[in-house]
Order: sequence, then structure tokens, then C-alpha cells
Amino acid sequence: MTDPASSLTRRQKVEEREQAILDAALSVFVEHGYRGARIAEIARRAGIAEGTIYIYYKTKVDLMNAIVARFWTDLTIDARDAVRGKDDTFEALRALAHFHITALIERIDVIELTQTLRTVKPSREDVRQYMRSYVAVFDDLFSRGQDRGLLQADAILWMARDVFYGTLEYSARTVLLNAKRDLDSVVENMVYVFLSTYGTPAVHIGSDQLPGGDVTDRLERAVAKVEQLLKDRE
Amino acid sequence: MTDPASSLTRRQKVEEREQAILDAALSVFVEHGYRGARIAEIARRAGIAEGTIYIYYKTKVDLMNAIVARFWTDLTIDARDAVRGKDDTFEALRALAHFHITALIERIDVIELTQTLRTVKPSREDVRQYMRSYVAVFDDLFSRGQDRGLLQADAILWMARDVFYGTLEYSARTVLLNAKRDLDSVVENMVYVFLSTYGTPAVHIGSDQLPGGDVTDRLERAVAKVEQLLKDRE
DNA sequence: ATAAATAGTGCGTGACACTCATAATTGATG
DNA sequence: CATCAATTATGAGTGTCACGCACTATTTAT
Repeated sequence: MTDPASSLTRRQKVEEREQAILDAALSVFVEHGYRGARIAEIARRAGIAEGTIYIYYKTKVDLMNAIVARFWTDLTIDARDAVRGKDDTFEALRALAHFHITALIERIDVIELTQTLRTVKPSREDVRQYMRSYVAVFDDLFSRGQDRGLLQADAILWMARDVFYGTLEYSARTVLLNAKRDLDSVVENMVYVFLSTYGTPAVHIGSDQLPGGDVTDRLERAVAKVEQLLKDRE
Repeated sequence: MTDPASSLTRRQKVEEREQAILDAALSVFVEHGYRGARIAEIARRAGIAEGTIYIYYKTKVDLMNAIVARFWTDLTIDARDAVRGKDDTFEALRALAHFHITALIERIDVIELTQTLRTVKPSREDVRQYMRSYVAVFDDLFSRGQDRGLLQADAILWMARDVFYGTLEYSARTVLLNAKRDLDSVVENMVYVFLSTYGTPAVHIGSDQLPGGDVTDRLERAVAKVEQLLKDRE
């Protein structure tokens, strides 16, 4: 046939329908949560029969898994974009922290679906996989910071990662509950913690972000004095 | 009647039955998760009819809420016990961190139920309430540390709290996945982060907990040297 | 054109949370 | 102790859904 509407190959049509299902499912899951979501409603929104969905996805859980996978894959790409071009490690960390907590708050519905996935169907190896890809953005940043001597070389990556993502996640949750707590403070706190904990002297010298009273900074100045004195004595 | 078995008053029997239901429900929920848990199974284990449960709890969600509430209330008491008697703020922090992550790992099943509760029935004001009581253990500790001049007076409590609970929670999750990551390291990392970020100079002087190679520690020694040198010059 | 393969349909079914009419238990009262 | 009202217990019954399945429609290959 030369019908323009059917100029699409079978695979393309299937592909499109799959996206339609995912879009419909996302909206329904987000609106009603996993339990409240009705397959019938998803089918209706996707403009297909209920049974058709089961051709594409074996179960309701599988369907949600597909949604969540798509979400995190896209988010990983966006995260990489957010830090691209930031040369300074701490600038990049700040950007990533800002991106991450913003995403956590704006897309909290989808993120909660991810949580639900874990409880509904434990031991989903695939969930673990795309989460790994996502946090790799931080890992790369941190390692590069270490190579450049801005972050302590002996700092243990996974500990720093736990502090980073754990704190932001927890903060996001409280931001959502407490309403009046501002995102920028959370981000600045994060950067501050990293400076204090993992920053090398190289970072602190010439740095002006630490408010008066910071130990490391003051000690740094003291060391400079020592060096001066030692030179004087020679 | 003087039948010893029925020497219990009506209220006592009701009370006991309620506990029996909660115990049965806990075990079933933990074994099968929220969705997999069958009310019929809970009734069977509690030794009562299915309908009886609905006399005590209006819905399945309400039942789970009761379980979770009991859990956190008990945990709060244990947490307070864990820090009692620790005079040094950092010792207490260490103890609390250890207690918290141990609980997170040992009782991860119940804690996940808490998460599930949030998604299944959002805006549960009561969940927020007993969580608040639980984190208050940390808040008290931190404030006392500030009063004593061991923690920076201008540090913002909620930020520190987010770092503390957020990091531990995230770590617990990865510990459970990665299997080989040891708890003590996580706890020490936590204490280290707090020392670096929120500790005042008063804490660092004379402290020996930071392993060689740590910036703050090294700078501390450098300062001691400066002071010595300066004295010598007088 | 015809067959083979693939995609779509929607009614049927079993599982399960929750209801309700009825029964059993309790403790107060004369 | 007998009676009664209030409370608590029961389990068969009901409505809602996820999912199965027998069948139809459409596309691709021959």
C-alpha cells in the first residue's frame, strides 16, 4: 500500500505504541500511585485494549519498571549535561548538587515509583544497574578532583558518594515536607561539607567561601606563617 | 467466674488480642511485603477470624501504620538508651551513628514498610510525628555539643541533621546491596565528616582520632609547631 | 492470492480486601 | 443466679482488579 499513514514500518508502529503506553502509564502511575493505577485506565489513555498492554509488558510491575528505567536513563544524560563545561571541581559539584536536588523535588513522583518498585519486587538487578550509571556522574567528578589535587587523594570514593547523595535525598524529603526551606542553602551546605571534609589545602588557599571561624582555613594561614618563619631562620 | 484463664478483664483481653494482631501482622508484612501480605494469613497467625481484624483496624493500611508506629516508638527509646551516659559529644554521635545504621540494617524490613506507608497513603501526619521524635535524639545531642563549644555555634541544625541521617540511610542501603562494606567504616566516616565540618578548634586540639594523612590533623600539628617556633623567638 | 507471522481484542476468572447479618461473650443489675 | 444490654467475634458474601485466553485483524513473505 502507498497509504501515507501506513508508510511506517511495522516495527516503527510498534515502537510508537510502546512509547504511547509508557506515556500513558507514567501519567496514571504518577496520578494514582502504583496501587491506585488501573491498567484499564492506562489502556484507555493509550487508546488500546487492556489485553494489548500484556503483549508489551508481562505484568503491571514490568510496566512500571520500564517507566522508571526510561526516567533514570534520561536523567543521567541531563545530569552529565549539567556538569559539562564546569572546570572547577567544586563548581561542578555545586552544579550537580543543584541539578540532583531539583530533580528530586520536581520529579519526586517518579522517584517514589522507583522506591515502590524496590519494595514491590525486591532484587531488581536492572534498577541497581541504572542507578549505578546515574551515580557514576558523581564518581567521575570526584575522581577527577582527586587527580587534580583538589580533593584528598586518600578519600574513599563510596563514602563521599554516600554523603553526597544521601544528604541531598534526605534534604529533598524534608524540603518537601517543611515547605519553607530553600534549595540554595541545601546546595551550599553540601559544597561546604565537601570543602571541609575532602578539600585539600590547595583548595583552601585563596578560597573565600569559608566563613570566619573555620579551622582548616585558619590553620592553613598559620602554616603559611610557619613556612615564612622557617625561611627567615635559614 | 474464677477461672484463672479468664481472670483477665475484658479490656486486658482486648489489649492482648491487639498485640497478637500486631505481632502476626508484623511477621506477615515483613515476610511478604505490603502487597503480598494477606489479611487472611494475618488472622490465621493471630488465631482469630478475618473479620475480627477489621474491628481493630479499619483498613490494611491502618494496620500497617499501627505496626510502624509501634516500631519507631520503641526504636526512639532504644536510641536514647544508646547515647545515655556518653559525655563526649563525638562519642555520643559515634554511638548514635552506630545504633542507627545497625538498626537500619537489622530492621530494614520494617523500615521499608515505613517507606511503603508513605507511598501507599501519602500525607500521613502521624508518620511525620514519630519520625520527628526519633530524629530529636540527634537534635538534642547536636545542640548540647554547640552549647559546650565543641560544635560550631553558627552551624544550622537541620543541615547537620540531613547530613547525619541522610548519609547513614544511603550507606545502609549500599551496605545491604554491596554486602562487603563494613559498618565501622561508615560510622567512622560519619564522625570524621562531623569533626571536619562542624567541629570547633577546641575539639581538634588534643584529638587523636584522625588517622595520619588527614588534613585537619596535619594542620593542627603544624600549628603546634608554629606556636613553638613563635615562643622560641620571643 | 494465500499462507504465516505478528499484533490486537475484550470477556472471563480467580484472588483478595472489606462488609454485614448473626452469634458468642462479657459484666452489670435486681 | 438469671436476665439483659453492650461489646466483640465470626465467616460466608460482594465488588474490584490484574491478568489469561480464545479468537480476530493486520501486516509481511511466498
